[in-house]
Amino acid sequence: MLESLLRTGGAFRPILARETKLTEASISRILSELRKENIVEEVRRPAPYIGGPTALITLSKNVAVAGIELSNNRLSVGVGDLTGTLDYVDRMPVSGQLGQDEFERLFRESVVTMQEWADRRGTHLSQAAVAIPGYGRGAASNPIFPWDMARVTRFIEETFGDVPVAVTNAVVAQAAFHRYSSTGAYPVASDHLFLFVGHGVAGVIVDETTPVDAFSAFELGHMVIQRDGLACRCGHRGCVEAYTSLRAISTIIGVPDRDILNKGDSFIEMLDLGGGTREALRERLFLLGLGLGNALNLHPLSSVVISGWPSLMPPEDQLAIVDGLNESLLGGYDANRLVLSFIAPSIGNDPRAALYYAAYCFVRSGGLDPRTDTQTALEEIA
Amino acid sequence: MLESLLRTGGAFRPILARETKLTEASISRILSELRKENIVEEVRRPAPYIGGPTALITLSKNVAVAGIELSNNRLSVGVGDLTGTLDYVDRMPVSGQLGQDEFERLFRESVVTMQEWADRRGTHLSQAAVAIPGYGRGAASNPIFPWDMARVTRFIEETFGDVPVAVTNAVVAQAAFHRYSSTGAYPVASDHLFLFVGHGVAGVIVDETTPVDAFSAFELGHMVIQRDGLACRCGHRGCVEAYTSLRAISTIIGVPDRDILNKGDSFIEMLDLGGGTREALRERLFLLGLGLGNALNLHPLSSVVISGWPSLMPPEDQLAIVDGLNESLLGGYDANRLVLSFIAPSIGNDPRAALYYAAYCFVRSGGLDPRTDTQTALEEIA
DNA sequence: GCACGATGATTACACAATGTAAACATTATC
DNA sequence: GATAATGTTTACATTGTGTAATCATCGTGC
Repeated sequence: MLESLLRTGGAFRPILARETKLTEASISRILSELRKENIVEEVRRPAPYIGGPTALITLSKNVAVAGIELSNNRLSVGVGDLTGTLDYVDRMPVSGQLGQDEFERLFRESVVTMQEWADRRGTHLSQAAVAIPGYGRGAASNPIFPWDMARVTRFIEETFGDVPVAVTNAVVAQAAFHRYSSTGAYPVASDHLFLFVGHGVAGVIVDETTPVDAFSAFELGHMVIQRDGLACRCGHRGCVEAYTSLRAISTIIGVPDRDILNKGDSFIEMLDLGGGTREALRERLFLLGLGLGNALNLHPLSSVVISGWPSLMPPEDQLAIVDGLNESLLGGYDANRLVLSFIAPSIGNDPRAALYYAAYCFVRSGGLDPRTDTQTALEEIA
Repeated sequence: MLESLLRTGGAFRPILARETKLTEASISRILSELRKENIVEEVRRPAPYIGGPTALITLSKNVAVAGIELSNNRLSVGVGDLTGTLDYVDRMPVSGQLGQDEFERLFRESVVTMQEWADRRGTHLSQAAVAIPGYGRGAASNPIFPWDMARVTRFIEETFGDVPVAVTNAVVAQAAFHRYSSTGAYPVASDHLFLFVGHGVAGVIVDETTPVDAFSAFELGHMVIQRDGLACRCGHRGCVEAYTSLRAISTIIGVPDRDILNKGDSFIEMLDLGGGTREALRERLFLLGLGLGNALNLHPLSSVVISGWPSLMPPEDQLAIVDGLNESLLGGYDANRLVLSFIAPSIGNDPRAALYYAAYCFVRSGGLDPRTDTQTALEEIA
């Protein structure tokens, strides 16, 4: 119910009432509760119209949450408040072949450093979130970090001790951040697939009616689209990722994979250097479209938002995705039935997504004391 | 809440209380309501243990629902009660190339005949359900019947007039019937994918926490697994269906597609006739496994139930599916992580699945009068 | 500078759904 | 036929919500 506050980053009461489908009376009661617990604040504002509302409701800056993001390059730790302010950041480089023990050592170290900072400031963490690429349900093996995910989860929870912590897939956090954080400028508002093409190729089905923490990753990267095709790090052949990941295209454009996304606009200029470079990349986009069409056949959606290197490509090249869709999507690509949008990859924003996700989890738990929460979780398991 | 009654086909109160996570007090109150409306009945039974419950709660036989199933071969209409009894059945042969106008004519005729029967018996229909292969969300084109699905839905609703009617995908109805109807003998109890390989290849993710009427079809059939592969009726090439549908294998075993599933046990005997027949079918099962693995990468599940011709194959041949999974499923096939089961295709059971689905929809609406229901539906749309 | 109108915010009250706990009912066994 | 064990119902308290009345706030216009 106060999820919408997090989404909008502050709203007037009538708007809240509409969003939550509650009466203003209920809003009033709930807000007075939340004010007591210092979770929301009211700022006086001149009314936007005659007789209009006077107080803008925002989430409190007194609640501190932590976000930790693991990527191919680094482990980022951040502490901030519910409004998105980042008060503490710590980034440590990590290797792509990070082992589980090494990860645990680094992670514990980072968390301890962060806790010390928090203690010095007298800040109490209300929630933490950890975003890991490829993290998935159950003990399903992670193609990126071949770890025992149950052990990772247990380890993370122990490391945080009393602080409630949520572990999620990096792409889920990223999608939630893009879609629901108040940065605006997100291309679609309805249910859609958010697809990120980076070191892996993963997406999330962003369903407006489902709470963000129920989202689960949509691992498109390891769909086999070419029998006996290129070898993939997962051990199979012909996966989407083997053709379209940063590593796969880095050999085409001759730029180390970790630098590609940083190039931003200069990316396009690089393309025309090599003779068949653009053509080769178009072929890769075609394959991405083919896999995407397959995925959409399984799970029909009318909108897809793509982030990652394909969103840096010139629009005429992005059309190669459409060609791929035309070979797999039932009924072919039809602009009336499917909207394709692109959003620039967010570089150096880590660990904002995890932080946002932590804020979301905190807000969703309703700001109750951790004890109650754990109990609910236990009941769900039982 | 009384969904569980439909699932179990009758239960004692303590069991209901556990299933619905309500107190026995609440159960008591709710049951007294439902008894007033003649939706449930209580039958005296000897207590199963000392001090045990004495009255078995069952759904009333006074509520009549209708189910209509369209398949490649025929249109089946049935009327029955909530306990699964089928009081009226009417089956009409249809052609596989049924046009939309022709369908509407046949459908209207069947419904009128059924209504006349109901009127003669003084039966009032409380709910109807129509199951159509390939029926899907939105106006997504149906690869089996290339109709305007919005128009079909509208037509069906108009034909039934006052009777609330639900239109759904045939495989959804089938999965719900197999899984939740009290026939028992369903191989798994947890979340899983029910996959039916018939004229099409479609599945449903049977999620225990989701209401059956929110299930949506998982169209595996048109995943392209072979670029420039066999032509499929959908217009693309290399779809799973082009390799594994009844039509596809009918050319291998030399039996008309509509007869294959009827063969039952004699199916195996036919296999050894032709020299490479079994080998060819194993190749097809391999491709099914490949596509299935791709689907499970997108949507991880620990259990899959397969129905259709593959479930008639000898177990050693079914292993070809595992070979396919090993080439696409992340981490390969592992019996600890994925349970594959087979269930015999239900032939001649139509329109039991649609009837069950109708019962489900009725029960889910809580037996309220249709007016209230429509309003709720309208609100959900808005 | 002050009354007015429009809207927002709060509060009292009614109502519905549920859990708790106590009272009451049923049945097999001794 | 008393007893023990369990099932069933009822009274009461609690919670969350909507309705509607009341109070508050602000821009406008005289």
